[in-house]
Amino acid sequence: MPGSEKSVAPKFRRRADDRPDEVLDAALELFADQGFANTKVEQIAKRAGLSKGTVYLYFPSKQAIIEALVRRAVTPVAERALAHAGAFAGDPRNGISAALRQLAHGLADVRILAIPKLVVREAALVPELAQMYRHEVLDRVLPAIEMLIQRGIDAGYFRQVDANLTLRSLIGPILVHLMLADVFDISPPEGLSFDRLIENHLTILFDGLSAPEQVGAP
Amino acid sequence: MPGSEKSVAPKFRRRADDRPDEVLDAALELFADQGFANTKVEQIAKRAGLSKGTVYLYFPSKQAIIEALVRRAVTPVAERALAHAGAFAGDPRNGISAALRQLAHGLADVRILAIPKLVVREAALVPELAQMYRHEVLDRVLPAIEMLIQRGIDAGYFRQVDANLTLRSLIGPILVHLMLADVFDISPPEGLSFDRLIENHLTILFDGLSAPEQVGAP
Amino acid sequence: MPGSEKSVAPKFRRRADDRPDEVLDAALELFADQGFANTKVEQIAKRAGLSKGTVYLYFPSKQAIIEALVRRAVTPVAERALAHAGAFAGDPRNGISAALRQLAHGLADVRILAIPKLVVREAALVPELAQMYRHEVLDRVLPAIEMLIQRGIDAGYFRQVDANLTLRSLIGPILVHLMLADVFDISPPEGLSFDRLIENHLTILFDGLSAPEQVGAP
Amino acid sequence: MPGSEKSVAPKFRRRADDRPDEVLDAALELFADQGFANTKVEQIAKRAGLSKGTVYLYFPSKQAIIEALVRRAVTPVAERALAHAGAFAGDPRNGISAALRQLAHGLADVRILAIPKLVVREAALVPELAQMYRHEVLDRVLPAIEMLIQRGIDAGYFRQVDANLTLRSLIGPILVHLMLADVFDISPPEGLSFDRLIENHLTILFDGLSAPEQVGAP
DNA sequence: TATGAATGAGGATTCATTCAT
DNA sequence: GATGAATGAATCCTCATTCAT
Repeated sequence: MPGSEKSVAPKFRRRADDRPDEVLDAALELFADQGFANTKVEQIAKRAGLSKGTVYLYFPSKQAIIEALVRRAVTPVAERALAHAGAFAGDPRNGISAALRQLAHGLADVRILAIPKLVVREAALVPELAQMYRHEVLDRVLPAIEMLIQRGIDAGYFRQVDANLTLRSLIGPILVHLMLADVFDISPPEGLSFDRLIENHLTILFDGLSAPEQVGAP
Repeated sequence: MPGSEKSVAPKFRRRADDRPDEVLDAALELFADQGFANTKVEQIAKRAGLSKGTVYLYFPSKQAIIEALVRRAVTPVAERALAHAGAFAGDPRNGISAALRQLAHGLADVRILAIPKLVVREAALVPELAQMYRHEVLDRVLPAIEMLIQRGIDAGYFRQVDANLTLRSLIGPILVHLMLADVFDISPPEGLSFDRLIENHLTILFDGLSAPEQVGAP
Repeated sequence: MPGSEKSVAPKFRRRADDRPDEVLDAALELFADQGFANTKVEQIAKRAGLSKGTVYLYFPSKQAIIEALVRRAVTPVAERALAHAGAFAGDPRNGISAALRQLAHGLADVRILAIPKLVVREAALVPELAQMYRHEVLDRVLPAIEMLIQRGIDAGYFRQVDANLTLRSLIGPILVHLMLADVFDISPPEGLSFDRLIENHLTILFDGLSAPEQVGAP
Repeated sequence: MPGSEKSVAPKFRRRADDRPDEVLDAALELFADQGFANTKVEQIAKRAGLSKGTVYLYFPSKQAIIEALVRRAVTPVAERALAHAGAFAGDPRNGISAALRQLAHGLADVRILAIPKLVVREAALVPELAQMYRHEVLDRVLPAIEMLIQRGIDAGYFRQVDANLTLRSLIGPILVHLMLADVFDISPPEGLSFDRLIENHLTILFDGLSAPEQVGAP
C-alpha cells in the first residue's frame, strides 16, 4: 500500500536526500536568468516546490547555495576532460579536434553552460566561485590542452608557436560564439551551429586563413 | 550664458555641466568593481564628490545611470572602428591585423574594457544595455570586419571560409585572454601581453598551426 | 500496567514518565545560561536527549516549559522553609541564623539558584512566573521570617524595629553577594564564601557595626 | 520667521543632534518593560517618533542601542557618587548614611533604576553591558564605600569587620527592597518608602538588632 | 510514542528614492 | 541648485509549531 501510494502521488514527500539537489537545480535556473543578487530565496524555494524555511534546512545562506551550485557542477568536469586529452598519441590535431568538439558540445547544454556564465558574472561579488572554478576546472583542463599543443610542436607537427597563447586562439572562438548568441542575441545567418563553427575554426587553425597559393598584394 | 555664470562665481565648485559625467565616471568604476546591484547610490555620490541627493538631480534613477553610462561610451566607438575597417584597400590581412591590434589596445584600457564587461554582466538584468551595445557597437563593428574578410575571400587572398564564423576565430582569443586574466587571474607565464598574443594569433590565423612541410598523419 | 510495558521493552530508552522532568532539567540550564528568548526548543530537546517534536508531546509550548519549570521547583520549597521557621521557640536569633544559613546554602546550589534568577529575569515577559514564585515561595517564606523577627521584638530580644523592613536588612546581603558574583563577576578577595558572608552579616545584624564602647560624635 | 515656526510646530524636524538621545529614551522604556529580545526596532522608532530606517541612521544595530543606552547612563554616575564618598572626614557613619540615602534616592528614579535592571537582565546575552557597568559604576563606587568602612574600622569607630563583606550588608537591603517591589509587587504595608527603609536599616546597621541590654537566652 | 522535515509568520537590516531646508 | 535626513518597501534569515510517518 505505501508503495502504491508513493508511485501514485508522492505529494507529501519526505525525501531529505533529494532536496539539496532540487534546490540547486532551481537556484541555477534563477541565478542564470536574473543573477544572484536579484534572485530571492523565496523564488528558489517556490521553484523547488518548497517553502522558504526548508531551503535553510539544507543551506545555511543564499551564498552557500551558489557555492554549492558551482561545486557540484565543477567536480565531475575535470575527469571527463582530462580523459580525452591524454588519449591521443599520434597526430595531436586529432586530440585537439576532439577536445574542441567536446568542449563545444558540453557548452551547448544550457545546464552546463549556466555554470561558467554564473561564475563569470558573480566572480567580483563572490571570489570563491572564481577560485573554485579555476582550481577544479581551468587549472586541470587548460594545462592538458596546452600540453597537447606543446607535444605537437615538439613532435614537429606544429609550428614553433607559444603553446600557452595558442591555447587562447583555440578556445576563444567558442566563447565568442556563445557570448554573442547568449548576451547579444547575435547568431550566424544559418543559425547557432557549433559544428559548423568548429569545422570552420579548425580549418583556419590548422591550415591558416591565407589561400594555399598566395595571391600577392597588388 | 554658462560662461557668464562661470565668471560670476567660479569659486571652487566644478561646473555643473560636468557633473553628470563625473557621476558616470564614478559609477563606472564602482559598477565594474562590484556589480550594479552591489553598488549603492551613495558610494557613487561620494566618489563623484557630491551628495546622494544631487545624483538624483541629474539621473532619475540608479538604472538610468548605468544606461547613460553605456550610452555615453558606446556612441563614439562606432566611428573610430569603422574608419579603420574601410581604409585598407589591398591585402585585407593588413586591415585585419590593424583592426585586431586596435581592438586589443582599446580593451587594454580599463576604462574602455569596463563597459563591455558591465554590459555582459548586467545584460540579463537590464536588457536595454545589451540592446544598446549591440545596436551601437556590435552591429556596426562586426559587419565591417566580416566584410573585410569576405572581401579577402572574394579577392582570392583567403580560402573559402565562412566569413561570419571566421569573425569569431578572429576576435575570440582576445576575449578569452581578457576573461582568463580578469575573472580567473590566469595570465601567460610571461605576463599579460596583448602584443604577443596578437602576433601569435595572427601567425596561426593567416598561416595555420600546422608546420609548413606537413608531417603526414600515421 | 506501566510495569508490564517496561518489562516488555526496557531496551535503552528511559521511562517515558521521566521525560518531562528531563526536559525541564535541560531547559533550566539553558534558560539560566542564555535567557528564555535566546534558547531554542531544539536545544532543549537535544540536551534532554530527544527530538524537537517529542518536547511538544509533553509541553504545549515553549512558554509552558518555563512555567512548569518554576512550578516544579517552587512547590517543595515552601514546606522546607516553613519547617525551620517555626521550630525555634526561645531566642529568635538562633532561628534567624539558621534560616539565613539555610537560605545561603540553598542558593549556593546552582540548580536552586537558577530558578529565582530565571524568574527575575523573565518576570516582565511572563508575569505568571513572578506570580507563581511569589505565591508559592515568597508569600510563605517571607512572612514566616518576619514573624520570627516580630516575635523577637515582642519578647524583648530585639529593639523596636519594623519587622517588615528588617526582613530586607536580613536577606539583602545574600542577594547582593550573589548578584555581584553572578552578573558582574565581583567576589571578595578571599573568594565567594557564603559562610564568611553570613557570619560577618550576623555580627553586624545582631550587634551593630559601631564599636562596643562608642566613640562619641564630635 | 523660521524661529517662530520652530516654536509653533516643529513638526518637520531636522535635528540630527537630538535624535540619538530620543532613540535611547524610547529604547530604555521599552527594554525595561519588555526586555531586549522582545522589543522590536520598529517599536523603538515609533515611540521616538521616527521610522524604522531612521533609527539605523544613528545606530548600526539593535545591540548598539542597548550598549549606547548603558554607556550614556553610566558615565555621569561615577563622579556624583565619588564626590560624596570622600567628603566626610570625621565619623564615617555620616558618610555612609549619606551614601546610602543618595543611592536609594537615585534608584527611586525609574529612569535611573532602569539601567541596572536592564544590565542585570541582559548581562548573560550581552556581556559587554555587565562589563561596562562594572567598569564605569561598580568598580568606582563600591571601592569608595568599602574604603569608607575601612576607614571607620581603622579609626576605631567600627568593629573589626570585613569591609568588603560589610559592603554587602550595607547595600543589600536596598536591592531587595527594590526587587521585591519591582518584580514581585511586594511592598511593606505602609508603602514603598525608601526613607523608612533606610532609617530602619541604619539603626540595625550601626547599633545592631539586639536590644541594648541583652536579654539572655533561656 | 517518537521523529524531524516542513512551514511561514516575524523581525533585523538595507538602500533607492523623496523632500524640507 | 545642493544637501542629507527621513522613509518604508524589500529581503534575508530564524524558529516555534505542526504533522505525516
